[in-house]
Amino acid sequence: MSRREKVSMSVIRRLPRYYRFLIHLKEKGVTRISSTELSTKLGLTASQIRQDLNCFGGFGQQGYGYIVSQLCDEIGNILGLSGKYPTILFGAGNLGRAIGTHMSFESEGFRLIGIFDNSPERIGMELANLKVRDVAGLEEFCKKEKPVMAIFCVPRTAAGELAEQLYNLGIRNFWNFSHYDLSMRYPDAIVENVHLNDSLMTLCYRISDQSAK
Amino acid sequence: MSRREKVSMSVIRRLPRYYRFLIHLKEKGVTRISSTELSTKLGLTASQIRQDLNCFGGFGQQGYGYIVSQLCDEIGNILGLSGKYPTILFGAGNLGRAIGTHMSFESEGFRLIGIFDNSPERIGMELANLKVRDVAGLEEFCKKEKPVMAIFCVPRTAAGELAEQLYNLGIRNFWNFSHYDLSMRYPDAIVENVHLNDSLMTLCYRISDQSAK
DNA sequence: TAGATTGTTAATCGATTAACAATC
DNA sequence: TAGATTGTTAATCGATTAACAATC
Repeated sequence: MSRREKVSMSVIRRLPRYYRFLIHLKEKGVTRISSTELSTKLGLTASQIRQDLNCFGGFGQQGYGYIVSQLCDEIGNILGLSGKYPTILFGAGNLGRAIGTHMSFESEGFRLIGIFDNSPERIGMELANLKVRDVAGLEEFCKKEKPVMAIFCVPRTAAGELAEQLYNLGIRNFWNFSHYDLSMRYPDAIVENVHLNDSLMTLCYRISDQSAK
Repeated sequence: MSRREKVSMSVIRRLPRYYRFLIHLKEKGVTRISSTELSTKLGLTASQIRQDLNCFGGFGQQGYGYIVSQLCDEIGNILGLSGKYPTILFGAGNLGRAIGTHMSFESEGFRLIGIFDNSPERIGMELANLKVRDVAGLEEFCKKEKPVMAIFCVPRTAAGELAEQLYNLGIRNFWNFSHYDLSMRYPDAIVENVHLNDSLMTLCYRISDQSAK
């Protein structure tokens, strides 16, 4: 993958969608696709798709289109899905358990190597082929295993202290389900927020707004 | 709340963030705040905050700023959080259980009235003060209880058939955790997608991109 | 009144769409 | 070659930021 200008988040957020759809096409045995076909299937413009892809290189052939399997691999590489970044998860409550088990970490560029909680009834629990550990042993664990990404499935109140500890241990990448504002506090960290409550409120707005018509 | 022009999604997606922060301020006993203060706390520009709020009305006072509790209430109303829309959840797997229990539906404009699954070992399970029902009884349930929103915590493969059934039963609002593309199939539906895998891939890209420097 | 801060208009910036020359 | 479709430049559209008059 060649050196590139900074690509905008709007583009980056569309890449997984392209990737998923191309996997789907590959499974169906489709070998070739044009930007126009892609655009109607995904509800975008052909122009946008070509612009997006050309942020990373010219993957198509004029007059022919794109080779599905090739484009799929290219996007997989761009996304860095072969990274297998060692990752630790915090919080073995309902959400933590869902994230720990539900996600197939092996296929998304991450590898779950540890789960932590601070509640006695959760420590020792089996989850996603791992034993839930006591947060007390975090520092030792990190020095040994060198995780690079942390998932926050803890309440907001617990997140602040935890974040500081992890930041001091050198972790800079976070998948954050808590409402603690990591990126405000640590501007050099890479933070991907999933705020389920916000998502739900947004939906609530749209429903209310619709029915007000 | 007065009649308004169509507000862009960019604005709408910031509203929950404002709302959460104002709740926080209210709890701390702060009574008054200016757009400038808000902007530094939230990492936005003061201009943007004023523009956003003025999509819905002039909630401030020149020379003074905004009254925290009043603005908080206004945004709560705009979001429609008092709606209490009756909602049904599909899928009592890990994610479904997390969503069903973890979210405090009562406070976000929705009210969970039913949980459905099709697997015998889940049907009858207790979850979020509800018994998991057999999908077979869905039609009857809907005709009686008139849910308006459906949450999809089912695999992609199950989503298509389910969506069609629900659409035919008149449901037009979806909180979709599956990778089935609801909005492509039903353009008049209001769909809020939460694609956890996409979120994770986006994070993967950013980490790879960062370390490539 | 003087100072502060909003509401709102104008300027800028960035993202999307359109157009078309290059080329397979 | 003729037809198709890309890669890329130019035009448009929308969102963010800046500026400032209104006014508390």
